[in-house]
Order: sequence, then structure tokens, then C-alpha cells
Amino acid sequence: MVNAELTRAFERIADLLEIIGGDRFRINSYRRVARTLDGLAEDIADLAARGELTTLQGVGKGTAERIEQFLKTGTIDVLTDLESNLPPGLPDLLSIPGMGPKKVAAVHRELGVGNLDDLKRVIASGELAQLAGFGETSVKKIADGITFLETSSERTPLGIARPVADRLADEVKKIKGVKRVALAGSLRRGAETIGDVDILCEAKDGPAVIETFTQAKGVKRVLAAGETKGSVTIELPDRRELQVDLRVVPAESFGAALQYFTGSKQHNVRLREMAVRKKWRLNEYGLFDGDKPLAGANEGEIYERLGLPFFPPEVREDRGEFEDPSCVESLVCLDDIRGDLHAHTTASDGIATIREMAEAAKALGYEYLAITDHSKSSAIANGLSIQRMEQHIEEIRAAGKKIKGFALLVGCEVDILADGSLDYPDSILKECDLVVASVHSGMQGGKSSPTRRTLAAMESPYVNVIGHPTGRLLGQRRPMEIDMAAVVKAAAESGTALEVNASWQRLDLKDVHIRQAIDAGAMLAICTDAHSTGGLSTVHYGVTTARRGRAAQSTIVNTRSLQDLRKWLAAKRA
DNA sequence: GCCGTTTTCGGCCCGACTGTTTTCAGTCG
Repeated sequence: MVNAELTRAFERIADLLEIIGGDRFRINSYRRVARTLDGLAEDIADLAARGELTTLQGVGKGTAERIEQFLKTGTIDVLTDLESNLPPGLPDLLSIPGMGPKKVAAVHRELGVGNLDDLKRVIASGELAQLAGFGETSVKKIADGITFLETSSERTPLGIARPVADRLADEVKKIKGVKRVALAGSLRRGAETIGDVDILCEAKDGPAVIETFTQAKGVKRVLAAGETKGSVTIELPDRRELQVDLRVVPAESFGAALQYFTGSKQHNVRLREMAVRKKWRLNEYGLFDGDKPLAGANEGEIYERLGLPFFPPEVREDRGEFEDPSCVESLVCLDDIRGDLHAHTTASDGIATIREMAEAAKALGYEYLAITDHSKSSAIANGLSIQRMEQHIEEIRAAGKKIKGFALLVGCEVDILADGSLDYPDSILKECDLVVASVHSGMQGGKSSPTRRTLAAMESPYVNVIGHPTGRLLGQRRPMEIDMAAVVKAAAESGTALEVNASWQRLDLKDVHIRQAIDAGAMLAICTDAHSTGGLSTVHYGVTTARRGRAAQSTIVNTRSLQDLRKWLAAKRA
């Protein structure tokens, strides 16, 4: 899909314009377009073909023309012109902490720096420290920034950042004078990856709290330590560093600060624009009419005074929540989940028995659990031969009878083979209560292949759920090139649910695809793909991701009662 | 470059921290 390339092109235009000192509002509008494209699930070429480009947020006549030009020629004149005047490696320098557009422009203009290697050279030679506006301290900061960039590389997955954040929040809670602590930022919004951790606390003596915080266990470096804000890095197990910011606020501003630091930035911009229209002012201290505070202590009051519903953190992305505020009314929540439809046991590659998994699911308050071990072709995962599967089915049924007040569903995770056929014959599949079908091999094929295979699998009357539809592993494996528009349409038409795989390494489908599926009328299943009893309780990552896609409870099949779930399963076979 | 429940022109979100700028610009979130 060309969306990603186009996103990068617009970001690059904005970067280059910033370096040459272009109009900041024009720069902002390019960034806004990049962001819109980044969050767009549909292929931009399809929108262009329908002449609907200007229906997108922030896309006007000029941008529409540039998109059209890119689709036609693969280039944008504005970008080509900018690039012809500046070294290609220059925009990369913007990602170095401490290097903004003005400093990048200065090193290029004064020292002829055109890329990262040039910059390292002028740091080493001492030339940079001689430059006006660059003292010893700022050069040190830039050098540290380069080190940080080279050691931190990517954003941190939610599942890695969350435990670190929880531990630090606990430490802050213990600092003398701290009344309340809350996590904010992308972590609170449940984003799949985290740039840095934002922690907020209520206390009177800011400097003392910040001072103690910078000495917390695991702190590698202190980046800033002011009156109300401290910033440090924490070393992760893989030696990479994660930035953690702490802000100290008074009680009367706690809600406003929580709202402000939860973001997203774009969501907050929309809120402040609404405040301005009412002749008010919104900042991290509160909502004000002149000097008169209207709200601040409580986060909900801010939304209320602005005439909005309370937006849960997960939807605060400016991806449609303002246009459809009623989406918050029926948003799926953790308590809605009545069972898990994708779980493994020792029969294939899990580490717990059928019985142990069932007991664990029951302990979570579930009504049902589907046991879905791997099929024969997944040899690495100890997939079950037909004969073993027949025996396994008997074992699941027998185990189910021994557990009272709980339903154990017979299932399997059947491989979708290269030609789109399934790895078990119908004679096996029809013995199952529920079938998850997944692609596990040949993921690097062209665009048509995984799409064709997935569509073929959905045609089977026995396939109820498509497992981890894009096959991505965060930071490890790119998603398959799949035509999501075709998949969600076929899912809706065939009565097949698409999985929201809750494993934090997967989160597949992801938020924007979840929204796309719902818009197409498809059903979803939030499943853990658990390989252990503990794995079952990671379902919250899936629920969070579904909420980010603004999924209503009614769109998730495993929020249904056992009876209603069975009806849904039966409907496809009929 | 976009956009309109005061506007088709004139706006476009807000504040903390840092360093070297002796009064504030640059960067960041």
C-alpha cells in the first residue's frame, strides 16, 4: 500500500521546510496530512480514484493535487525542489534529542554538515562547540542524544514498557509528600508501542520529589530536573534505554494535567481549539475563563464543560471520536468478555494441560474456553496429526464433563496452507465446536497470496475465526501484505470473525484495522492465543486495542453468552 | 496549506526546561 510511502513523503516535506525556516502553519498542515495518512486503513489510491481525497482531515485542494501527483509519478514537486537544495541526510539529524530545525540549519550552514557522520566529526574536532549558540554543555547534550538514539532505536512495545512504568509509579508513590500517582501518555492510551513513559503525581514540594525521583532504582541518566518536571532514562533488560518523565502538580490541577499529559497531542489540540471558540483557555493547569478556573481538579469536568462525553484514554487520537462522540457509550470493556476462543495446551506447544487451562479460564469468571491446538503442518509447534487430533477431541470432551458451570469448547487452530486449503479435512473440522484458521507459513509472498488464502479459508462453513490476520510480530516481523478491505468485506459477508489477538507481541488486528472491520460490518473476537494459564489474563491488551478501534461490545463475539455464541457458530454452518 | 455555529481572510494550542541569549530563543512534549 502506498499510504506509508506518502506519509513519509509529507513528513519529509515538513522536516525540510522546518530546516529552511518555512511558515510554521504550513509545516503543521503537512504534518497533519502525514498523520491522517498514517492512521488511514483504506488504500489512499482507492480514495483518490473515487475523488474523495478532500474528505480527509486536513486535506485541501493543494494536498489532494500533491497526492494525485505522487500516485501518478511517485514524486511530489514540492519535495523534489526541497531535496535538490539540501543534503539527503540532513532531516535525519532532527531525530537527535537536542537537535531542532534551527540547530540543524546552523550546522549545515556554518559547518557544511550534511549527515550524522559529519555531525560526529565536528563534535570530535571541537568545531561544533565554537559555533554561536553551541556551548560545551549543548554539544555534550547532542553527543548524548546521538548515543541515546543509537541505543534506543525503536519505540518500546506496550508489554515491555507497562511493567517498567508500574514499578516506577510504585517508587514515586513512596516518595515523601506524594499524594497520588497516575500513568499518562501513550501508555495510558494503550498504544501498541510507547515512545516514553509519562508519570504524573500530586505533591506540594515539586523540587524535592523530582530530586528523589532522579535517584530511583534503575535510572541510567538524568536528562532534566526542574521545579515540576524531571526526565530520566531507564535501562531495559536488552540494554536499550527508555525515557521516563515525571511531572509534579498540585491537587487543583491534577485532572487537567492528567488530561493534558495523556494526549494524544492531536486530541488535545482539538480540545484547546474548542476552548478557544468559547473564549476560554485550556492548559495543563485547568480550563479558564480569563482568570476564573472552570475545571481542573477532575479530568471528567474538562470534557463536561466543553460539552463532550468523557472520552476514555484509548479513543483520544483524533481519529473520529470528535465526529462520533456517541462511540463511547457502548465501548467494549474487560468485564464484557465471557470467554476465550483461542488457547493452546500441552497437546501442541502450550505448557498447561486442558484441565489447567479450563480451571484458569473459569477463575477469570469466564463462561467458556475453546481449546485450539495447532494442526499437523505446524510441525515446529508440535501440531496434531489427524489421529492425535481425533484423540484430543475426545480428551477435551471428557475434561469438559468434569468441570461444572463452565463450557469447554472443542476447537483447533488450523493452518491455512499455501494454496488456501485447510490443514484438516472437513471430517475433523465438523467435529469441532469452533475453528480458528491462521496463516503460519509462506508469509512473505506477494500481495495476492495471503489475501487469496485468507478469503479461501473464510469460505469454509467450519471456519469461525481468522487468527492474527496480518501475522505481524511487533518489532520483529512485518505484517503480511494483505488486502484488508477485501478481507473485512469477506468476513462480514461470510459470518467469520476476525481475531484481535491480545498478545502484546501481536496486537493483530491493530486499532485502525479494527475500525475498518467494524465499518465493513465484520465481527471480531478478542482472544489471547494463550500458551499458558497466565497467558489468558493478557486479554486486557486485546480489549484496550479494540477500544482504540472504538469497538462496541456488540461487535465482539466472545462477549456473548454461551447460548448466543453457539447460535452464531451454528449460523455459519447452516 | 487548511478552514469557517462570529470569518472565504486572517487566523491557526500552550507551557516547562535549558543554556548562554544579559532578556530569550530553541527544543520538547
